Amino acid sequence: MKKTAHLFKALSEEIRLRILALLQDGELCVCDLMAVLELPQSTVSRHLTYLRHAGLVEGERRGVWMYYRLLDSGDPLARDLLRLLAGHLPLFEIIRQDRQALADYLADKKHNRCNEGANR
Amino acid sequence: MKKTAHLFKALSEEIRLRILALLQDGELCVCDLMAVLELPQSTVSRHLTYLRHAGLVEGERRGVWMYYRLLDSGDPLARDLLRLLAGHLPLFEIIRQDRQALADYLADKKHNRCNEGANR
DNA sequence: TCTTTGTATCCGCATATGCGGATAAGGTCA
DNA sequence: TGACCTTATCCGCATATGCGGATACAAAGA
Repeated sequence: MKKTAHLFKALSEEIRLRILALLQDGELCVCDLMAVLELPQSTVSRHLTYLRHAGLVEGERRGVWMYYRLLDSGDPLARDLLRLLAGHLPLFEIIRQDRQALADYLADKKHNRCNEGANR
Repeated sequence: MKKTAHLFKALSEEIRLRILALLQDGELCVCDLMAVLELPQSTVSRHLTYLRHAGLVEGERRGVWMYYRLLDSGDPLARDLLRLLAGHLPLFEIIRQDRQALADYLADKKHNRCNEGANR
């Protein structure tokens, strides 16, 4: 029960909802999120840790990078919530803007310092 | 978007989840909830106000009493969340205990000081 | 009007959480 | 190993939220 309350608390911050929305398009590493959300690294990392503890995302280290993705194998409530958010979040203007910013960022190879496909 | 975050914050406290579960069986007044949850009046009232501001419940005054019920006509996300909770909350032991306590309380007419059917 | 009952709000205090710079830790490559 | 990059955690501070007794407000009846 406390776990459930904690799950909702994880969803009760706008930044975390924006992160979840960005991850709906696929996994991202911390520096991708830093670039798109224009937030300091410690802030992004902290929120990702929060989401991970709530069972909403999982992280995988690949080389120097930590890739985060939505965790569909969580408990049933978490899974239902992620499904619900997938339907509702895209209706918000700021979410659409974030997705556009992500698309622009990914399209510009100069920025891809932390994507395995670039400069290395 | 901030409204959405606020909605989740309203669901991020165990007591508020318990209140919502009790209201799934029908409307209740503040003193009913005080009795079942064994919490002081100011605490119950404060949480109900929180839930009302989040658009999850509505209150109606009938005489001296304020009856609260789930608000199904809220925004789509709130409605979906209430539906989700209706399926998940009954799985928790404490919710079942609360519902039993409510049933006991309602069955005992001596306690019905704040129900219109009793002593008046 | 006065009293009683039920509810909402106020108050001071305690705790939880967020922030972002600073620092530590993990990983890669030369 | 040492330099460098990415990420996690620490730190002090600010704000948000919860608590529950005390008080104010609202409604009904004498």
